[in-house]
This record gives sequence, C-alpha cells and structure tokens, in this order.
Amino acid sequence: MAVKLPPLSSLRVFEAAARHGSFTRASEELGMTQAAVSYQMKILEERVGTPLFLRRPRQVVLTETGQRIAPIITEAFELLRAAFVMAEDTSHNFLSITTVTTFATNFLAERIGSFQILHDDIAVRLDTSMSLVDFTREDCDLGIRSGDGQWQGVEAHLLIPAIFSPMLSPDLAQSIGGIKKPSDLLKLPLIDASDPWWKLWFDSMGVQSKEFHGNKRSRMGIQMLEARAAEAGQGVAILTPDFYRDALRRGSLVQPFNEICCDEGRGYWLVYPKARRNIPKIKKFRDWLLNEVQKHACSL
Amino acid sequence: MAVKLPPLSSLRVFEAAARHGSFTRASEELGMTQAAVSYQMKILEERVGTPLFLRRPRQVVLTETGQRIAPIITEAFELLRAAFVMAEDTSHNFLSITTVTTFATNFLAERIGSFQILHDDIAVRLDTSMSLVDFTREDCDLGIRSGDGQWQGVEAHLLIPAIFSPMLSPDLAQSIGGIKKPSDLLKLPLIDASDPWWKLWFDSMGVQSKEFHGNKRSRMGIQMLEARAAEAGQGVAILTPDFYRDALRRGSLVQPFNEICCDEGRGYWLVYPKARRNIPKIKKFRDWLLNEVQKHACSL
DNA sequence: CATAACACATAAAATCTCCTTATGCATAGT
DNA sequence: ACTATGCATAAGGAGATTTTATGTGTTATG
Repeated sequence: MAVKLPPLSSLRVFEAAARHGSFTRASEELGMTQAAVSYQMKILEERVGTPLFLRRPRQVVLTETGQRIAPIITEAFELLRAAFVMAEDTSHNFLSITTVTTFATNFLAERIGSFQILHDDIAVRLDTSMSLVDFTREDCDLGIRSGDGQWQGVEAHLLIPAIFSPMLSPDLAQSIGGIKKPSDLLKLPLIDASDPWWKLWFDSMGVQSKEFHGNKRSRMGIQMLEARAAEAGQGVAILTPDFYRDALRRGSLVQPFNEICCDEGRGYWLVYPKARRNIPKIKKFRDWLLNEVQKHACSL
Repeated sequence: MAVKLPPLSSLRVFEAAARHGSFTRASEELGMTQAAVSYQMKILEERVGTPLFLRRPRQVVLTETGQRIAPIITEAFELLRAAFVMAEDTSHNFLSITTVTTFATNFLAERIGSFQILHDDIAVRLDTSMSLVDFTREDCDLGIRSGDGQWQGVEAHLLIPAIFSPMLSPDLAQSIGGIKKPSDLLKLPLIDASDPWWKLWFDSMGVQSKEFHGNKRSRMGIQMLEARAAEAGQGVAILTPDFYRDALRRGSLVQPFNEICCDEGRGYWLVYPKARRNIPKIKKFRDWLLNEVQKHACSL
C-alpha cells in the first residue's frame, strides 16, 4: 500500500490518450475539451516525475516509460469495467426476498413458480426468518413482514390483512353435533389457548371467558402447525382464512362462523426501501405479487 | 468503452473500505475523514444502484454484489500500483543521453565505463545525433550539445570550451623543416580550408588571407575525421586540443602554437530540462560528468 | 441498568479540483 | 506563404469532495 497513486481521473485520460496517440481524439472520446486532456496529462507527468508523452508535430507518442505503463493501465481499466458489468448483472438479475414463514408456506410457495416463469432472467432467493428485516443491515431486496405497516423509510403494501376465525375439522365438529353458536367451541380443545386472538375473537362475539390471556404478540409464525393439528382433528385453531382457502374448499377444515376478528391495520406487508422503488427487479416483483394477491382476493 | 465507470475516487475508497471492513480504518489509510468515506460510499452505491455494504453495529460488511466486485477492484488497483512502481523504476534506472558525435567519440566513450561502474543500477543509453535536442519531443534525459549555452528552459553546464588550434603530424611538420611561424602553415594543405575557424585563427595571429571564407557554422561534428587525416599526414587540421590530448601526448599530432582561437561562450554543454534538475539519476550523471571534466582539465 | 466508547450517517460550509473558454504557438500541407 | 491541425497555457467558474460538527445506534463496562 506504500505506493500512492496519481489522481485517478488523470489515469482514465492517460489511458484514452495513449490509445489514440492524440489528446484531441482522447478528449472527444471522453467528452471533454482538448485543454482538459492536456491539463490532466501535465498533472500526471508531474506526479509520475517523468514525461509520458513526446509532443510531436501532429501527434503525441508515448515515451519509454509511457509505453511500459500504458498497457497495464488499460488492463486495469478493463478490470474495473468488467467489475461493474458484473455488478449490474448481479443487481439486476438476483432478487433476494426475506419473508415470514407463514406467508411463505401458505401463499408464496405455491405461486413463486409463476414469477420465475414470467421472469426467467431473475434468480430468486427466498429467506424465511422471524425478525423484521432492516434493509440497511441485511442483504435483501424485499421483505414480507407482519405488522401494522408503520415502518420508517420503507414502502409498504398490504397483502393479506391479519384476520382470524376459528377453524376445525368437519369430523370434530360433527362429534359434538355441529357448531351452532360460538360457545359450542368451548366444548372442544382449543389449540394453543394462550393465543391472544382467541380472547379477541370471543370478546367480539360476546362470549366471556377468563381462559384467554397472554401477551398480544402475534403467533402467526406457527399458524401452519396449528392448522395441521386442526386438520388432524386435535382441536379448534384460530386461523387466517385467506391462508386456508384450499383446506376449506377441500373440506379438510371448516370455518363455522363468518365473523372474524381483526386488528385494524395489522397484516402481511410487502416492504422495501423507498429509495429503491424504481429498480426494475423490485417493480417486477411488486407488480407480480400485488397481482397474485388481487387474483386471490377475487377467487373468493 | 460502452461502460461508464463510477467516479474513480469512490473506487479507491471502496477498495480500502472493503479491505478493512471499516469506514473508519479506510479513512485512516487514505488520510481523510470518516465522513468523507461514508459520503463516497453513498455516491458509489447510488451510482451502482445497489448497496455494496451492510451497515452492521461495529463494522460494515460487503453485500453479495460488494463481495463480487471487491476482489476485482482490488486487483485493478494492484495493477495500477504495479504500473507506477514500474514507471518509477524505469525513470530512475534508465538514463538516456543524446550527444554530439565529437564529444561522444573524443571524450565520453572512454569514460562512460566508470559511470557504469559507479552506478551499476542505472542503465545508460547513448544516442549520437547532430541536431539540438528538444526535450519535449525526444525521449531523452540529458543532452550534450555544442553552442553558446543560451537555450530556453534548460540548465546548461559548459564542459569543454570550443577552442581551436592548428595541428598536424610531426612528420609533415618536419617535411618543411618545422613550423616556426603561423604563415608556415600556409605552405601545407589545410584540411577543409573552408572551415571558418581557419580564418578566425589566422586573423587572430595577424596573418592576412583571402582564402578563408565560408559560413561560421561549427563543423565540430566531423572533427574526428579531420584529426584522422592530419594524423595520416595529409595536411593541417584546426582542432580542439582538449579532444586530442592523447594524440599530442603520444606524438601522433603536434600543436605548433599555443595560441588558440575561440568564440567566447561557445563550447560543449551538458543540458537538461531545468524542471528535472533534482531528479537523482540526472544529478548523478551531472556530478559525475562535471567531475570527469574537472579531472581532465587538471591533467593538463 | 446506566454510561462510556465506538462506528457510521448526515448537514452545512469551506475547499479545491477539474473543466471550459479563449488564445498562442508550432508544424504540415497546399 | 497561408491555412488547418494539434498541443500548451492562463483565467475563471462550476461542481465535486472534504472537513467540521453533530446525531443515532450498538457494544462493553462498572
């Protein structure tokens, strides 16, 4: 590192001037004036301590020293150019998404294939993780998070509102002669009774109960497990109907009441740094995902 | 050429920051403030269109894109550094001298070896050519020229004054019974009677003659030939005694008169661009040559 | 747990670099 | 000789870069 380099701008100029054997031609290539080239070469020669060009009548030619370094400088610039071509390639064709598990398993997994087909030049990497991503410290283009959509500096699109309703297997419902009123559910085991949504839901249905407490933190990350347990007839789960549309259609789960409880504003959001909203790959994914959500909503 | 590079200064900063994994360390290495590094990286990331670093608590780490380009950028900078090490090497260890033939054959040739021995790290290239070198258009470090020392922008050291005196072989002198007075020379053939120095010399000796005219341009470039002819007894030549010290000592030539003619200020000069007077190799050669001239003068 | 230490971000102001304009000079070609 | 071409140079200014000063968040420490 001991070697301190000359002003880099003068190197770019040198590279062009050496290639052309002319300051005027170089200035044209670089989009600057001939005077600027001359000035830069003067700077560079002063810094290097030895002339790099011989000023001949209608051209300049490299000195011995100039001849030796010119090809090396050219090579170095080729490398730099190559690096940025690669960078653009990477940043255009590589989309990294971090998503909460629930959304990935219940929505994204079965649809992401269509995005790949639509944009086969973009390689998608899906990371599932719990915590809310901070884009300044994680190498991610997009995130899908649950919350209220109030985040600083990010663009957020609501995908699926966080609404909940009890669900159970038809067999289990049958076992107590069907579910007629909300309190019927209390005859059956509640899967994870500590889930705060239970209390919210029963409250909104006018059913009093001391059973339901615990903090109000979302347990959405493990909805899938609760759904599986419910399908297996092990009890009643409180789930987001949007994610179990298929199960309801198939009949492996039933939703006895249309009433849902929701926490206004909460839900699953697509988020990304505001500053990057116009980057093509981000636009493409956003448009695709919002369209998928739209289709999903219409399929009701 | 289609790829336009990001600001090069930001690349130098990136290279250092990537190497250190720290903006603060990089700023120390580069001798600037941490704020400047932060600013440059912001610029670069904006230009590339994608983050290059992830800001982690006590450090920064490269993103995927950053990781890809970092080694390439580093390599490019190594190349640039190598180029300038080489340039310095070339410019330090390669000394190119252009000299008039006379001085080379009569003075330099027999002494240059001692310079090589003294500075075996410097490769000397001797070019002999007639014309006065313009350092801005010839790839030369030093020149030895004849003239009056009045040149623009160059440092000039007088080496050997241009003084002349008739010389001839002892046998030829003997053939007319020895040379007693200047006019005796007129009994013998003058080698190149058109040489203007003849007229000057006879004039200064008080000998009138219509024979001598021609322009006053120095013929020094061909002195060697005239000397050879004189040694061979073909006539009388008017030569610079300093250059034929050996011949005089050996007795192959005699100088019948101590009187010389000289043109004040004219002579052989060491010249080089004023701006480059402090460059080591130039100082070394100058000091060596002036010392050799000194020794020569003392050996009278 | 509070506090100090550390690292990066940001805003405003001061520099300083670099470019352009305008011009001069030398050479080559007509 | 005269014109065109190409580089050098000076002056002036626009813009980039750096510094100073300060803020925020994190880790380490008592």
